[in-house]
Amino acid sequence: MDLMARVVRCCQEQVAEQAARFGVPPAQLRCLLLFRRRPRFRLGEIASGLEVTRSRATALVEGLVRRGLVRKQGDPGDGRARQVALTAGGARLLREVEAYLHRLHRRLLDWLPPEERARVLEGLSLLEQAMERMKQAEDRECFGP
Amino acid sequence: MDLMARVVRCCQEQVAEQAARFGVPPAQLRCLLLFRRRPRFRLGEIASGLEVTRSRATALVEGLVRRGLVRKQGDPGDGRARQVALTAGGARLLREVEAYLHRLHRRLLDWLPPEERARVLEGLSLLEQAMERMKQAEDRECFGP
DNA sequence: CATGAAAGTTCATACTATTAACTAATTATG
DNA sequence: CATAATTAGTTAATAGTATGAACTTTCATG
Repeated sequence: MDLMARVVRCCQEQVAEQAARFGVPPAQLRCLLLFRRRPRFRLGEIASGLEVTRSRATALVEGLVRRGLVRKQGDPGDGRARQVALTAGGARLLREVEAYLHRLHRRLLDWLPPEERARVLEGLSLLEQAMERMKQAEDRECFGP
Repeated sequence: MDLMARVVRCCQEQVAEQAARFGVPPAQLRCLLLFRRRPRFRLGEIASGLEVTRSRATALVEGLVRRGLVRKQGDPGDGRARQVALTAGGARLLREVEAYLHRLHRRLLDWLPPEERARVLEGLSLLEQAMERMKQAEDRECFGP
């Protein structure tokens, strides 16, 4: 499926361009985008949200802390846990990134034939579902009874 | 475009699974797949084919050499250049990988509704073209007159 | 209360990719 | 033809990405 590989590559290039534009490495940017949902997460929630290890999440958050985009605090309900909260600077950058992504999305749609836009999105959705289902089937094969 | 990100992530997971299955790191596997076209390349051709630097191609080829999948030779026509050729073991593994990818592709299609298969592929193709055209338009913006 | 599990951190490791500097070979130029 | 410029590949340094193991502290459970 070389077509898929090419689409993936385009996306990766886009991500790299964003990282350069905002001066935040790709994975840290992805981490920052988690805060679209909420301004505060536990470190472990970040790890699950990004589907990486807690060890990796620690490093990513550290990177954001160093850039002043988030800060770390204790968790009142659990002495082991850390809360990670957006700073004002982080919230500002996040808004910028969101606006940029929104514009990018619109621009991409503009490059598609108008009659085909819904079709393409639908096709992508079907593809994602197919892939997820295939993955689940494989997981079941490996660990089935 | 969270849908796109999810599709990309599925692909990346699939690539990681393949790497584990064949015991070759993802980038080296990608390099090996270049040899589908020809059994022999110059190192610089590998770099362009993969769209990485010559320095990176050197390391990737070194990895394949260490696994006995390719070997390096001089180039009769140019004293600076190196030829990289598939070994018998490399050819064997390549055939395995190809067969596996072929099966994977078929399986993915099986998970799509039959009436939608052509549509999904067409949509992907349109998307790729849109992305490439958008990228070229941006490149022109940066370096235009 | 003792024991097992969980949260986050640190360190080591492997992979991915780039740049800069370098040497040797080839090509371009006057 | 001699010299300058360019090219091919290599090496080392660097930054980013992710995992696993070991560890300490805190929480959950019987």
